[in-house]
Amino acid sequence: MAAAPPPSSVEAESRVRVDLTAVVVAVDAGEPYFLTVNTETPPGVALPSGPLVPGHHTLQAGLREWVEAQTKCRLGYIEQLYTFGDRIAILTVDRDPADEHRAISIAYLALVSMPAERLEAQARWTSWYSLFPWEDQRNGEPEALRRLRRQLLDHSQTLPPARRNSWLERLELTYATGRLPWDEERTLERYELLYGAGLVAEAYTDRGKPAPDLPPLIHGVPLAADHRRIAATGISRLRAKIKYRPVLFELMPPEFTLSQLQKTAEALSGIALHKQNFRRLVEAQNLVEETGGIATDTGGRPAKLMRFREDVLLERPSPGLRVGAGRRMGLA
Amino acid sequence: MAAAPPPSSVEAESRVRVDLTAVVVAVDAGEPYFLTVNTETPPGVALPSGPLVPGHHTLQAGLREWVEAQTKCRLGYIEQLYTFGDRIAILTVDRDPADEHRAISIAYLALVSMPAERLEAQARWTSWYSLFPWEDQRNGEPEALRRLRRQLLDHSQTLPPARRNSWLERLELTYATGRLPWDEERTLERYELLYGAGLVAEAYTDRGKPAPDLPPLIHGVPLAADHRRIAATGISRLRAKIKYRPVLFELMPPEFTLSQLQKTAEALSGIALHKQNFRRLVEAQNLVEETGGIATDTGGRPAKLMRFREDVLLERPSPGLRVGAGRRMGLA
DNA sequence: ATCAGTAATGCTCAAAAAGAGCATATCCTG
DNA sequence: CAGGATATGCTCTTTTTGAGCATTACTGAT
Repeated sequence: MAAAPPPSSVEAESRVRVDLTAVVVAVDAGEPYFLTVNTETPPGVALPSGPLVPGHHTLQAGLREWVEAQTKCRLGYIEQLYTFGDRIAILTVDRDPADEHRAISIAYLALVSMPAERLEAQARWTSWYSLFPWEDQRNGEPEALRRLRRQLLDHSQTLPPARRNSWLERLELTYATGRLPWDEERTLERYELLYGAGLVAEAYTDRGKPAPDLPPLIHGVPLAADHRRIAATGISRLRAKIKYRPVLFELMPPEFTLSQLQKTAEALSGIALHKQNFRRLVEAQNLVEETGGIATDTGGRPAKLMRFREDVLLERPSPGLRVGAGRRMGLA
Repeated sequence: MAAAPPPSSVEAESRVRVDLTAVVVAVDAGEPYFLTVNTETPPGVALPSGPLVPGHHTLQAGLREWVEAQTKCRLGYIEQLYTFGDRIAILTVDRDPADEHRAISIAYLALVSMPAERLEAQARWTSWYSLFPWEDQRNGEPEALRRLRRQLLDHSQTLPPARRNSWLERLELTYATGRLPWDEERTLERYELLYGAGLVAEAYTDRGKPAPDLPPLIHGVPLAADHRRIAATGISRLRAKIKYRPVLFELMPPEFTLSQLQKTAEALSGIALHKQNFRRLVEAQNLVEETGGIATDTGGRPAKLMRFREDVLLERPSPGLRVGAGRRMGLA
């Protein structure tokens, strides 16, 4: 490349530490979980992660190794999520402003079928909604959400009038405070609003400040560093993805009933689905076939057991449970 | 973190070089362009890029600096595209297998309004479709696509029967060789199929081999390293994004006619749109308003001049030209 | 001045998809 | 056998999409 060096940085090129971080998701009995590990210093909970080392042939391979080493969980489906190089995209500055050796972390989303093998002692499954109580709308609006809305509105009062309006608009957009409907995919944006308003502990601890008294539900379980942000990114991505790619099946056991499939979809999206329409959708997509067996432990009429159809490629056209993406519009 | 080191890599953590690469897109007169720079060693064309250095406060800031230094083009809208750490996600191994100091590159997509200032001498605007002739379907199927399909089918004959079937299925999915319709968003997958079939020069030059004789149109303009793959990633992302976010406006001048807007949408998506439906869509979204002026140089009836509505947040609900994404399905 | 050419605009219609419910079928429990 | 709890099948209405036909308003050429 023959180009002038960037004006502000005369130093020679530098090398940085690269961390690989995994958002591993599984669903069990209608509840979504993240795979987490317990850390010692400081004591806490974190997503599985580790530095990229030369021994790793690819980034994904490195990720798999770290996760397996730390949790004994073997990953199936993996996709890249985002590369974090500065702490907050919206409000703040650098992840490590003073440090010459900054670190960037490349986050991945992985899906596994729950009944996996036994985990490493230090590994745990942590419920999504213990970290994000306001994101579970399956039984209507959770109490946590109402409280959050109030506090976010309060916060807007502390803003200079110039910024207040755009902030309120963001609030309406993400938290459905106005006429706009709740959009379950905006998990990350909602988290960032909380962070910006100083309503989550990380907003303080990230900078070494002590966190003030915050409602416990909003605190959630504290995750190391910016791992809650990364987890939120994973939720947003996954909620969007199930609408147009059949990734749901990565989370299911080999055989399942349509109700179980629906429960899984609801667990991830955090909202309740219309049963009959859900079935119509699944059948129309032709993604599953009957195994012949039936499940009699349903409590009611027995359900047919289904399996994912072999010949359906994961990258198929509109497979998923296109719960929002439709056909091709405008474009003729 | 208190975890065992990954089994295969005993070495201490290592630091790697991080490159920032920009896919800068602009549209002029209904043609989409990438911003490129001419390189000296070796002589060729590349996307603007440079290493991350400590002086950069954030990754995006670093990217902006490099692009401005190399091209004098100031970036507006930016979003992260993908982080490449191994050359080919599907088929191959590492980007730099032997080198202890591997490099990863973080690619960004940026949108600018074309009539920008004068560019740096070494900077150019390179047409999308000179790099990807088969991606332009605005006037029906380009000749290049037919040839490509033939060659891809030929290639399938060289595969062992075991892999042939899944390969043919991928072919049908991405190149619409069967009943499935052309999906303009699969640009990256199409490129990867070409790469895997050795139909693109990079598949050889990446490994230091001389490229065999390939049809010139498929070769396209050779871009440095894996920049054509990165560019393809940018096209895929942008083609998907315009369907649900109003990013199109980042590419438009302050005032424009609906026809110009449509031409821009068509340029990016590479397919022709139904004019009346396109208007209906834009109006339904309430994204634009009349400026009062009219354009009389249309050749026919003069067109009203429009502008993007100020109060529409970029992250608005379903703004874009949801040319395929619809309402919220299944999920009740 | 009129006619022809070329777009921009306005509307209509039919097909497909999405949202909601009603009605039935089956199995389990008491 | 009645009651409870689901699984399944179908219907009906409202929207959204896909395609065209018809009209309007300028420019240029006869």
